[in-house]
Amino acid sequence: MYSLCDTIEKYIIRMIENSPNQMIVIQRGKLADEFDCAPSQINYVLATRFSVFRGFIVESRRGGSGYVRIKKVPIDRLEPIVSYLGDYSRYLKESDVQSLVSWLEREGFITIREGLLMKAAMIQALDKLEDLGLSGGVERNKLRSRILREMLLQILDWVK
Amino acid sequence: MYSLCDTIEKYIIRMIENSPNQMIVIQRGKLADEFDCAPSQINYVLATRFSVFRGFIVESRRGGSGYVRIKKVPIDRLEPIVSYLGDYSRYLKESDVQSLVSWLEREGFITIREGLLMKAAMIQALDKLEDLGLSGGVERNKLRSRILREMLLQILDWVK
DNA sequence: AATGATGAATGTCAATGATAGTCAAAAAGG
DNA sequence: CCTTTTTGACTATCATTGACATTCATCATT
Repeated sequence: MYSLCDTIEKYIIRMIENSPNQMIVIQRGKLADEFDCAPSQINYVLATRFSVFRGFIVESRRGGSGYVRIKKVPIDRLEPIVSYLGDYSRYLKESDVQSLVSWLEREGFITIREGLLMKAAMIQALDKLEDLGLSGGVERNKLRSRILREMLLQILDWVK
Repeated sequence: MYSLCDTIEKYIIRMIENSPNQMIVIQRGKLADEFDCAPSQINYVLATRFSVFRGFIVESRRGGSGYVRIKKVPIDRLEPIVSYLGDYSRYLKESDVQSLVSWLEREGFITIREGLLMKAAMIQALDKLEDLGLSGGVERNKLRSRILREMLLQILDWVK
């Protein structure tokens, strides 16, 4: 029932959990061979499951002795995300919100209830906005970004 | 005589009751095949019989290895507030938000932190929206109302 | 040394297939 | 009639692959 994508995700997560520093270094080609799939499949998994919105940082190097390093973002890295959102041109898709909120929950930044509230404001509430003059998806996604930023600021203030 | 709709509803409900966690995962296409009906029939059953108002949460994923997850959740008797706020023509000022959130806190429906999150989404985040094409105060207040409505829906879900 | 060729990795993107969602119209009940 | 059900055409999303581009280390040549 699981897709290849899901399987690779679980595999990587387990590796990270078993690592001493919540960080692993892999080779894209090798991993693709293990799962007998296209190398770009690995990129897809990384892009969709290990984005910064899900609490991971991915660095890589091409060429000979190339590698991919996947690091779980430590708990004190909330500020970079806030400053990232500080750029008013940023925008977030629904899936970004889902990912980030899940991460915040996992990391203990917010409770399940708070996560539900956040998703209510950023997903359900922005479902049908055509009649308010906010037809474009881009504007909606920007609005989402601003709501998130303000909410994150509240969480940051609380932690301090 | 039972309609197909009813039959599928009973089938799903029985599956949920027999599940350990009041939660099942199905594939829309497979289920439609079992009952030899159009796949969208499943959506109809879910929409009419398994809405949040009936105490169910439905999540899904499209694409390869897609699924539909149906979860039964406890529901509450405070629903009148939802219909009161469900009026889309209603709009709320900042001060309305302030007093309502304070009331929710006093009544123990939400925590201080949750109140901060709500105000962040409905006050701070809606401060400067001119560049998104939402200059009018009326539109802003309507947007505020929708965000509040969705957040209240969440609160109602967890108030037992 | 500096240069350049070569091979070995990773990145990007668009096409394809597999799901699920939406919506309006037809069909069926009451 | 009016409401509910049922269907199908169309849309949206997710997964997977492969062709092609890009980057980097190394080594031979000068």
